[in-house]
Amino acid sequence: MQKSELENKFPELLVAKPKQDRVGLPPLDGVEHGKIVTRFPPEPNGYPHIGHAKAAIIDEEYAQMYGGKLIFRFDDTNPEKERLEYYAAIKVGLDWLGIKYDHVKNTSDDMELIYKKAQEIIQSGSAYVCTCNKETISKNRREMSACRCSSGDIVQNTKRWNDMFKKYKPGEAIVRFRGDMHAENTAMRDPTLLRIIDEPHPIHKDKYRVWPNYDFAVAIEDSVDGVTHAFRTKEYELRNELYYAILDRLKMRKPKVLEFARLEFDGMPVSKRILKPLVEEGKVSGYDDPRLPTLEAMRRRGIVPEAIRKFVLSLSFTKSDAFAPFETLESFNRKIIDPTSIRLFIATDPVKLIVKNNSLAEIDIPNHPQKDMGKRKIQVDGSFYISGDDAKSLKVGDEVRLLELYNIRITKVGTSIEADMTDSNFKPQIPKIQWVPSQNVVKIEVLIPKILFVNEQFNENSLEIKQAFTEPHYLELNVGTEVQFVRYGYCRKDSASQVIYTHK
RNA sequence: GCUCCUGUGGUGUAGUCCGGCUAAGCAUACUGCCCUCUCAAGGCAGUGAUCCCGGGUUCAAAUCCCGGCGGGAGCACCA
Repeated sequence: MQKSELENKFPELLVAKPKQDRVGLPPLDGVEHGKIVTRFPPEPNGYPHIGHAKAAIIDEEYAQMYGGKLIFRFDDTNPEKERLEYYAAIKVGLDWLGIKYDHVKNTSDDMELIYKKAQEIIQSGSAYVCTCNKETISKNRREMSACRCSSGDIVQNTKRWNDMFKKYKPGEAIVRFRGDMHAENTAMRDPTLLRIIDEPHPIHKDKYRVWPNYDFAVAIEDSVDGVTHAFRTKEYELRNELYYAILDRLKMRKPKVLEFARLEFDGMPVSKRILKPLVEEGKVSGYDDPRLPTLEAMRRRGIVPEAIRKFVLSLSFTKSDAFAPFETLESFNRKIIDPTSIRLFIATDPVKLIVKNNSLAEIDIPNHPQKDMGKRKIQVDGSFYISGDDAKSLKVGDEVRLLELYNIRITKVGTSIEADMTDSNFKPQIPKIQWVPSQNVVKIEVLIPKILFVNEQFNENSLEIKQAFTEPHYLELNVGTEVQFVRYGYCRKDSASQVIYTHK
C-alpha cells in the first residue's frame, strides 16, 4: 500500500539496500580472498557419476571464486569396497570434466597420523575400545544405555587398542567416540571411530588392519589438510555435530561444513546398490551404458563437460530436494555442440525411393548451415532411401524437396516409393526431407537411451535400437564425433556401425 | 517411531539472512512470429507463481513471529 504516501512523509525509509543479480554460486560468508581451501573426497568404490560431478564442480568453483585451492583426496579407508580401478576411473572422470586441483592425496597415506590421533583421543578419555558384539551395540544405541566397555579406564583402553592390531579379530573390537548415549542425535551415541578390517587395501595391501571410519578420517584429514570449507551432501547433516566434536576433543582446527542437495535425475539412479545388479544381470551393458548417469555414460552419449558444469551451476547451492531437469542439461548441451556438429542425412527405418528421371551424378552439400565446416560430395543415381516416417506421410501427387538436391513428385507409394524429378528450384512452401543415396549406403544402429526406471520399476524399453542408413561420409568421421542428423537429432558416433542418440 | 533438513510458475532456481526498488527476475519446457534448403541453432513475442496452508506483527511480508500440513534424509564396525 501507500508507498506514495510513505515517499512523501518518510522518504528515508525507502532507501533500498543494494541487491544485485548474482552469477554463479552464492557467496560464502566471511571468506578472505586467497584463503579458501576446499576438497573433493570421493571414495574409490565405484565409477564416477553426475553426483560426483556436482560435488567436484562446486568445490572447484568456490576455490576459484575466492582464489584458493582445491584438494582432491581419495577417502580410501574401507579396503572391503575399494579397488585400484576406481581410483583411476574417478581421476579420468575429473580430468574429463576439466576439474583442476592443486593437490592429490589418499587418506590411506595418513594412517600413521590417524593412529596418532586415535591414541590421543583414547588417552584423553574421549574414546574407548568396545568389545561388545554388533547386536549389543546397536541395541544399546537404540535404548540409550552405555555398555561396560565405556567405563573401562585408560589403561584398559590402551591395552585393548594395542590388541586391535594383533589379537582381536575383525568385529571383536572397535574404537568408539565417547559421545552421549542419551543424545537425540543418534550419530552422537558413542559412534565408531576405528575398526578392524583384514581385507588387503588396494594400495597398502596388508600393511594396516585397523581402519578409521568416515567420521574420524574426514574430520582429521580436513583439519590437517587446511580445508576451510568442507562441502558435502545433506544426508551427512546429522554428523556435523560429531565432526566438530571430534575436532574439539582433539583440539584441532575446525573447517566450516556446508551441505548441498544431492544431484540425481528422475528415473536415473546413481546408487551402486541399484546399478550393480543391473550391470551384473546384463540389463545394461556396463557402467558406460548410455542410460546411466555415470560420467563415462554421459560422455559416450555425447554430453560435454561444459554443459555439465553450466548445468550444475544452474542448480545453485541449495538444500532443497528436487529431481534435476535432464532437459535443461540437454538444452545447455545442444547449444554447445550445435556449432561444431557436422550435419549428415539419415534414413531411419529406411524406405527405398526411386526417382526415375534423375539427371544428376553428384552434389556438394555443406557440412554446417552457418559455420564453415567444408562440404561433402555425394554420388547420386536416382536410387535413395528416406525415413520410414517421411515415407508414411507421402501420397501420390505430393511434391516434396529432397534437401539440397531437387524437387520430386510422388508417382507411387508402397513398400518402395517412386517419383519423378520436377525441377531444382528452391520452393520454401513444399516439405523438405533428407535422403541417403542407396549406393555405398552405410548401415548403422541408433541407440536411443530412455528413462531407466519408471515408478521404481526397471523400464524394459529403456533402450530403443533403430536401424538406419546414413551417408558414406559417416565412415570418415572419428569415433566420438558429434553429428546432427538433419531433422532427426544429435548423435555421437560410437563405432563404425553405431551411434548413440544424444538428444533432439 | 525419534531427530534433522526442506517447501517460489510444468521443471530447476533468483530474491528470504538485512520487510518496501519486484504481486516476483533468470533458465528450461510449451505456443506463435522472424530467420533458415533441418523438426537444430539464432532473434522477437507470449502462456504460466497472490511465493505450501492458517493466523499474527507492521503503514508495508515471499521475506519477521506462531501454529499446521506436505516432501526428503539420517538413525552401520559404508562413505
